[in-house]
Amino acid sequence: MGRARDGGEVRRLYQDVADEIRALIRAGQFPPQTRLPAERDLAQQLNVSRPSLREALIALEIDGTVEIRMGSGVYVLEPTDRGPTLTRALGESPTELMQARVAVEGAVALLACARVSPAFLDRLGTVGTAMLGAVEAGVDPMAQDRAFHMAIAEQTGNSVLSRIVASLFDERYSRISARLSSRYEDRRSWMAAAEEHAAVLRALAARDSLAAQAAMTRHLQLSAERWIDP
Amino acid sequence: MGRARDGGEVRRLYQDVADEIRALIRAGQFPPQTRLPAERDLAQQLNVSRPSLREALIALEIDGTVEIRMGSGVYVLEPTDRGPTLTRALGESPTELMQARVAVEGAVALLACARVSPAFLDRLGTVGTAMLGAVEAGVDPMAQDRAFHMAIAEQTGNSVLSRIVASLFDERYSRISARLSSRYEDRRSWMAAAEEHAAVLRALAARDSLAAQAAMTRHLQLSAERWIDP
DNA sequence: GCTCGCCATGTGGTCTGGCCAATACGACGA
DNA sequence: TCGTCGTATTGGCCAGACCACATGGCGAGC
Repeated sequence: MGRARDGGEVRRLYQDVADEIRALIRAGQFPPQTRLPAERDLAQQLNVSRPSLREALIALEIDGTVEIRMGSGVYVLEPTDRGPTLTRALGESPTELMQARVAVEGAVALLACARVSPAFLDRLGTVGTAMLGAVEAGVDPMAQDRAFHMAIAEQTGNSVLSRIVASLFDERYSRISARLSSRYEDRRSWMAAAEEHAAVLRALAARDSLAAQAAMTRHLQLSAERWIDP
Repeated sequence: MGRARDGGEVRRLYQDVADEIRALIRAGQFPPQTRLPAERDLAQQLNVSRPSLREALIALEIDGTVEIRMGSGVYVLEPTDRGPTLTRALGESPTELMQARVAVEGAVALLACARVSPAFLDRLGTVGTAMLGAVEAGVDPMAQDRAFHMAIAEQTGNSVLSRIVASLFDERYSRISARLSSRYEDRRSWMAAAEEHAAVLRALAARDSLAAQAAMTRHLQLSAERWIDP
């Protein structure tokens, strides 16, 4: 079949199809929670073969737009499903990594809250200031970002959790930085991250463990959207 | 064709293939910058069809592991370390290990609950029965215990979390088993563990994510007391 | 001898059509 | 009324084929 591939586009078909489906979802044609047409029907509707449609669905599955349930159907997920109930999503590495961080560091924030001390809050505040300074100076604030997360992990007093948090952080950075390091004007992204850090700090200072967990998961979910999605 | 799907995995084939290729790359079989075999050859080598191999390559392309050049080939990206496999560290006490498991697997149970399927519940039930059988037969039920926790971790669809759960479990067992495996009155302990597993299963079957999390954390806390404290 | 353009070959891109396995749901019987 | 079983529907996977694009070698032309 093939679709109207005008001029010199080199994009692959599955990318076009994935974009098309995203557009349909955004346009409200397939609201969240609903099931979209069967693969065979949807492929016909979009004028592509089922394999190409499947490749597009896998891409959508990886970025969390859609959930595929074997034998049941393909379901639209909430774009930014929020709440203490962590979002479900599957897929491969970057998304999985960030989802794992959401799960682990949420619990870590909960534990750390029980051991908050003035010195600890002080340290977090210092790290936050340093991070803002780095952003202002146009320097990569990754080191301060890492220090923030590690400080909280270490405050749990559990070296196993510290190790996991460190490992997940480093893994993410090593995988994503190569792709995105060229676009260094992400100043706004870093500012947003710093503000979310501040929210975590406020919750910890208030000794509100649930709020701390929520703030941390929110921060990491937003981070995932910033770094992975667009 | 199909591949040797051992214990009854429910993950999709493309995910397994993608992991396999990642492993080959990590193992140095396909160094960065090099081209990996043609799709047709690689599919044959991995014992899958070309469409499935293509789905895996798309996943790898999305997460930045690989670059696909039309008409040329598939190339390995990213010379830097891929996935520092959170291996052990020293100075970690068994108590810390179990606390980390409480935090991580509690969150994992929460996530898994959103993806409960009849087949999954069935599998968990089978594992539970096998565990009871092993206890009755006087055999070490560790394998069934591990299978139970891994099944839940894998149900999240997140291979990063699966990896963490697996490594924490193995680490615990390797440290503790030597000391305690001799004592044979552990039968009561294992029976208690099996009952706690059943409680987790019930919560999952009821799709009650908070109850599942609570049951899992309770199980691991009681496990810690059984194996470490007394 | 050097350069340029053509084309054979290999590679990914896509399609058709099929069968299998898991799920969902309604009809049926206890 | 409730559980059980069959069947329609759905996704999962495969085999083979053809097309479009990149590449590199080879020969014609300079």
